[in-house]
Amino acid sequence: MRIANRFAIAVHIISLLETDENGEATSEWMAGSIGTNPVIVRRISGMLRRAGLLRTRQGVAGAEIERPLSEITLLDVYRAVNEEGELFSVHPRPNPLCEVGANIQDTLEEVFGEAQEAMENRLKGTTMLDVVQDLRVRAREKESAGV
Amino acid sequence: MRIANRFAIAVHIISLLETDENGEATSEWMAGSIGTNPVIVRRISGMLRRAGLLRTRQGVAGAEIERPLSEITLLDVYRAVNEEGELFSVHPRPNPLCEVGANIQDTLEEVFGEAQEAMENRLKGTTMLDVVQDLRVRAREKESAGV
DNA sequence: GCTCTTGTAACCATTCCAATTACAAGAGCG
DNA sequence: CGCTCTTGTAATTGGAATGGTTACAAGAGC
Repeated sequence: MRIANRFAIAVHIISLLETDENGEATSEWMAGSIGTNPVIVRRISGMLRRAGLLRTRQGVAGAEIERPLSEITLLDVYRAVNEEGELFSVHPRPNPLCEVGANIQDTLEEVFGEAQEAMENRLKGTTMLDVVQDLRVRAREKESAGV
Repeated sequence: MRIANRFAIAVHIISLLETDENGEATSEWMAGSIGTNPVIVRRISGMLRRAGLLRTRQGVAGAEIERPLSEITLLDVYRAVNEEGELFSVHPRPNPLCEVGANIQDTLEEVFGEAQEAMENRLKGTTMLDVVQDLRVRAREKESAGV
């Protein structure tokens, strides 16, 4: 089971908006860079807007990023496109008459919660500014490697 | 998107086998404690067997745990029931002619890999022995609370 | 041989997701 | 105003993963 493509696409969208200066980043154009459908871009942009990360206007191409990139962490983006809070799930109906079944949910929720927290803390440690800078470094490396 | 119930069920199965002494842990009985179907138990037991965590014999109830519980981490169990290695997925066809599209996969794979690693390291830090002991502590607490 | 059990295939229903079509509505320009 | 481009969103489709279930072959042991 995997985290949906939406997360990566959302990061891609914000990265594209950052380098867009003239409001030329239409959903169609972004879809071309991402390799998907314009409706997917608009749908995910809507999630980012509802999470307070973007401001969009119907009928107007492009979007404004609501916060400095250094204040948008990957965890913010992750949560914007994953309404489901729990990464792990525990079977819902263990038998309360069995010593294991009666306690397994509490035991697992604790350690599962900590594992999810570890993952989220790592995401929190990277901002969209880091991502955009890394993209530029990689682009420069390719260029100097002679392409 | 969530990690399948299988992971929690697998932990549950091993916990039940640990307290089973007389080979009475049939898949039917375990299914009763878990709140699922005997076939699910056998299917997940098979994954644990193929991962080298259990030894089962067709026709014989119960299973032997192949290693001391202190040497089975939750990461071992997690990997046994999740053949899919990558937690995060990146959209597969970004446009190589776009500076963002050309580099986003590498950028994301790096940070996504680290986030997954953080989660897995937390799972690695808990063994099945910890789980079983925690289950016993919780059972004792409930008992002394007067049930 | 009889019965219990496991291992596994096959099938179904549900859920989640990406892709797509369709269309209402806003923006801006002539 | 009318035309065109764009966004926002609903609806539908197809595919994949998952859990549940039935069915049955085969091993174990009395």
